[in-house]
Amino acid sequence: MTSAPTTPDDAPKFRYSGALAQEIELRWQDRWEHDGVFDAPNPAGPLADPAKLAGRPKKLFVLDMFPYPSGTGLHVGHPLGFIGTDIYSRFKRMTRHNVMYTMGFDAFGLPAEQHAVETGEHPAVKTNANVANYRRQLRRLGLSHDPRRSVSTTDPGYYRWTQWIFLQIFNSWYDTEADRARPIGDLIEAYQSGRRATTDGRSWAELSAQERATVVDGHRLAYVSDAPVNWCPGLGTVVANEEVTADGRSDRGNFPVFKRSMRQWMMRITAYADRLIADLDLLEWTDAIKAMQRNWIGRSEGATVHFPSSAGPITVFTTRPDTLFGATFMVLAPEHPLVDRLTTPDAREAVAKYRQQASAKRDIDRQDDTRQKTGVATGGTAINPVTGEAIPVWIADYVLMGYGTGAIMAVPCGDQRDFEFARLYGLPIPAIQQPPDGSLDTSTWDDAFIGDAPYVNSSNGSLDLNGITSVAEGRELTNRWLAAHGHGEAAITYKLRDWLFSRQRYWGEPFPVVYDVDGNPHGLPDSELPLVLPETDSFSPRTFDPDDEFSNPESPLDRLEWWTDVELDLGDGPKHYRRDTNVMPQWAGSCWYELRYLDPTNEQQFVDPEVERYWMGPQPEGHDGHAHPGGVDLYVGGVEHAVLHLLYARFWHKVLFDLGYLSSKEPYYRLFNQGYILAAAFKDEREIYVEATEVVERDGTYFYEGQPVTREWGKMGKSLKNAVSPDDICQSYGADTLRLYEMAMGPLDASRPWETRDVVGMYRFLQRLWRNMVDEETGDLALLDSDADLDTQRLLHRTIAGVRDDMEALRFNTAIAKLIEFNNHLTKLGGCPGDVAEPMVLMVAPLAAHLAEELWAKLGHSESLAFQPFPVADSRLLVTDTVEYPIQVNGKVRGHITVPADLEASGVEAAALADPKVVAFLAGATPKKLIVVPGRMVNIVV
RNA sequence: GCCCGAGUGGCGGAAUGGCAGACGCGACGGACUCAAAAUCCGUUGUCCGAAAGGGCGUGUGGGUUCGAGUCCCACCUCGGGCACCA
Repeated sequence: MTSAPTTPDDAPKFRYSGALAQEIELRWQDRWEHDGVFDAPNPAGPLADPAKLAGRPKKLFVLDMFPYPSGTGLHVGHPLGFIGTDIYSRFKRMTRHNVMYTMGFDAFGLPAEQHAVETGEHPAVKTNANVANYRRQLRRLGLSHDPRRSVSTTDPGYYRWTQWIFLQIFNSWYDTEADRARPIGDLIEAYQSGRRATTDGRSWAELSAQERATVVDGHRLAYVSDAPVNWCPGLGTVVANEEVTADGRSDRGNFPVFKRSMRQWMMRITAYADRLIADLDLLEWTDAIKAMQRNWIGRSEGATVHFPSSAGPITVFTTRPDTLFGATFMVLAPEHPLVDRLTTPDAREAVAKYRQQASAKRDIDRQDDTRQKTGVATGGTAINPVTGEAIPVWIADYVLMGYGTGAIMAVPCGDQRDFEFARLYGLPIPAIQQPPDGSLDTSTWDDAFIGDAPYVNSSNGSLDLNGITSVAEGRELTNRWLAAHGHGEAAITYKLRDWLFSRQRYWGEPFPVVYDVDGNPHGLPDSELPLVLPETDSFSPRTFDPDDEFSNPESPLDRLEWWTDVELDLGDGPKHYRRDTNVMPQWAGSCWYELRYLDPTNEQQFVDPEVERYWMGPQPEGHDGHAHPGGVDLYVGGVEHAVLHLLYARFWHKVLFDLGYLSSKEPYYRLFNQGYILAAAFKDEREIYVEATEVVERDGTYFYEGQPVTREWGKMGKSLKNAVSPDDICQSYGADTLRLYEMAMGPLDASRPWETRDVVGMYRFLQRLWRNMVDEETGDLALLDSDADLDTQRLLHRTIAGVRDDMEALRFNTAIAKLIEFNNHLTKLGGCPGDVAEPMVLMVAPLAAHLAEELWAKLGHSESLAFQPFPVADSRLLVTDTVEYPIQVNGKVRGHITVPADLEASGVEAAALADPKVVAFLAGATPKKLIVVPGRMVNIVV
C-alpha cells in the first residue's frame, strides 16, 4: 500500500539511505561471521575457549522457540521475538555476560512430507532448502547467533540423540516411592531379589520369559499399549489428545477424530502429573500460562467410593465425598462395561437404543445438545454405602468414559448437572446442607447448592456430619470413614492422559525399536544409532475418507520390507526381528533442542555434563541477582505452545533429570510470550482474500484492481494474503530500521498491527542520528568541536539510566523513545558533542547493531563494539540544582515554581504561596491544607 | 458458565498514586524546489476564546485519597484459554 521513500539522485552521497544501510549491514554481517564475534565459549569440550570465557564472569542462556522452516520463508511477524532476544543478548554481552544465543530448526513435519508427495522430491531436499533460506533471512536481520550451534531436528546427527533419549525413556520406570524415574534394570533387580513382589505372588524365577517381559514392559515410561486413541482417517495417522480440538477434530487439517482402540506408543507423562504442577512454582512464567498448564493436567482431589451392586462394585470418583448422604442415584457412561450386567430385561431395549445413539453422535453433535441432558434407567440398583439404601443406576452421555471411572454418584442437591438431570427425570432431590438463605425444600431451588453450609440428614451412626459447617472437614471425615469401612479411599484424578507418541507418517524420527517373533519390543543398542530414515520414493501416508471411522492406519515405512525385516544380535545370538514402522510426532525434536545447542558436535553424549551444568545448572545468583533453579534464563515464544510443546519438553527434561543426566529440574526458567504482529487483510465481494499489498485506499475505502474490498485484521500470514517479507523492508530501509520499528511498535508481549507506512519513523531517526555524527557529503566523522554542556550531560546520563533499566526489563519500545528524545536534543544542538558520541553509539548498539558498529569504527575503533561495556550513568549528573514544582490548587495545576533542589519543605511552601498565579487563584482565601511532596509537587487545598 | 488479559488523541502507544497523551505515524502550516518526492523547521486531545486564559477529558457508575489512567467495589465491551472433568 505504501512505497518506501525514494532517495533522490542529487541527495548527499553519504545520506543514510536504504542502499547505504544495506551496504553497511551486509559488510558487518560478513565481518561478524568471519571473526566469530558471537561464538560463545563453553567451559569444556570442542567449543571451549578459556581466554574468551575469562572476560565474561556470568552466563546467560537466551532462547527462542525454534521455527518450522516453511516454504514461504519468514514474514515480518516471525522475527518479533527473535529481534527482542537479539537485543537482549547484545545488551547482556555489553555487561560482562557469556551469552548462549543461537537458532535451530524444527524441521520434521507434515508440510515437507506433503510437498514430497506432490512433487516426488525427497522431503529432505525441500527441508534443507527451506532451512538455508531461513538462515539467510535471519542472518540478514543481524541476529547475533552463534552459527556453530545451529541444529536441525532432521539431521541424523541430531535425531540420533532424539532416538537415544527415547531409549532412555523406554528403559525407565517410575518408582512412586522414590518419586522419580529409574533405570528399568533397577526394577528387574528388585523383582529378582524378591524386594518387589509380583502381582500373583510367584517368584520372579517362576515366571516365564514372556511373563517377565510383560511385567517389565508394563512399567516402562515409553510403552506400547492397546487402548483407545485418537484415530484421524483424514490424516491417516493417530494424534495426541493435545492435538484434538474441543469439537473432536484434528488441530491440523480439521478432520474428524475417532476414539478407537489401537496398538500404539504411549509416554507415561501421567506419572509426572504432580511434579509438572508443583514445579510450576519454581518458574517465572505468567499466571496465564501456568493456569493453562494446571488446567490441562486437571488435578482433582477427592475419593473413590465403591457402591455394591448385583453386577459387582461400581466404583466412582467424587470431589465431594462429604455429599454421599445426598447420592440418590448413579449415572454410568453409556460405554461403561458394567452396563450390560446391570440392565434389567424390561430396560434392555431402551438401554441398547440409547447406547447406540450415544456412540453415533460422538463428535460435533455431542457438543450441540449439551444444554438438554438425556439418559435412561438401567433398571438396576446399587447400594449407597453410607445410607445402605438401594439407589437406581442410570446411563447418560453427560458422564464420560474417559474421565475418572466413567461412573458417578449423583448428588442432585449439590451438583448442578445432577440437579438438572434429577429435575428432568423426576428423581428425588433431598437436601443435605442448609443453604444460608434458602429452605430445605429443594422444590423451591433454582440451582444446586455448592459451598460451605451446615450439613443436615447426614448421619448413619458411625459417620455423623450434621452440624459441621466446612466442606473440607466433611470431606476429611467421610474419607476416613470410607477407608475404615472398606468402602473407598481418598484419591486424586487427572485430566491429563498418557501421551500418544506414534504417528503413521514418513517425515519423522524412526523408532529405534524392533519386535521379536513374539511381538515383544526391544530397544536398539547405541551402536545401531542413528537409525536413519530409510530412502524411498513412496512417502505418501495412506489417508482415508475423513469420516471412515473403521479404516486402519498404515505407516509408509511398513511398505519397505527390505528395511523392516532385520537380523540382529541383541545379546542372545542373531535373530530375526521386525522394525517398528511408526515415526515420532513432531514434538519429539523440540523436547530437548536447547540441550543440543550447548554441545552440538558431541558424538559421545547428547551433552557434556560439565557444559550442561555451566549453562543450565541452578544459579545461586542469576543474571538479575536472584537465585534461580536452573534452566534457560530467558525463553521467548508464542502462547500457542502453552500446553503442547511446553508440557512435553518439561516431561522429557524431568525424566533426563531423574536419570542423572541434567542438573536442573526444569528446562525453561523464565518464559516470555511475545505478541503477534497483526495485519490488515482484504476480502473482495466473493469473500475471498486478495493480495493486501495491491490494495489502495481512497477516502477511507479500499480498492483492489478498482473493485471495493473490505478490511479486517488478523495474524499476518499466507492464508490471509497479508504477509510482508522482511527481505523487502531490509532492501528499502535496512535491517536496523526494521528491528527498531518492530520494537518501537509497543511492548514486546502485546500484539500490534503492522503498518508499513509507519516504518519511516524509525528510518528518519537513524538518518538523523547518522547526520549528527557523519558528514553526509563526505561520509567522514563530523562531531561538534565542543564537549557537551551541563544540560546535555544531564540528559545523556538520564538517558543512560533509563535505557539500561528498559533493556533489563525488555522494554525496548521506551528505550527507543528515550534515545530518540536524546537524539532530538542533539539535533537542536546542531550535532553531537565530541564526548557524547561514544556513549550514544554504545546505547544504540543493541538495537541498531550495524549502524552502531559503523559509527564505532568511524570513531576510531578497530574492534567490534559487541563486548564494549554498556555506558553507566553518573549518579551525580542524575540530580539537578533546581527543581520545577507544579503547584496544584485543589488537585489542579495552576502554576509552576522553580526552586533550589535542596530547599526544604517550608521554603517550597512559601515559594508556592508567593507565586503570582497561585495568589490570583486563591483570591485571598486561606489554604486549609498544604501538601509538599519533596522533589515532586505542591498541592494547596482551600 | 469458569479462568486469564485489556479498554487512554485520527492511529500505534507512554506515564514508581503526583503536571495525562513521552516517542512514532498521520494531518496541517512553512523552508528548499519550476514542480513533486526526499529532507529540514513548526503546530497538532477536545470545546469556548482574536488572544491571554478557561471548561471538559484515560469504557460506565460508585468509593478510598490532599491528589486516581494507576488502588478498592459493581458493571459494560473486547481479546485469549478451558468447558457436561464428577
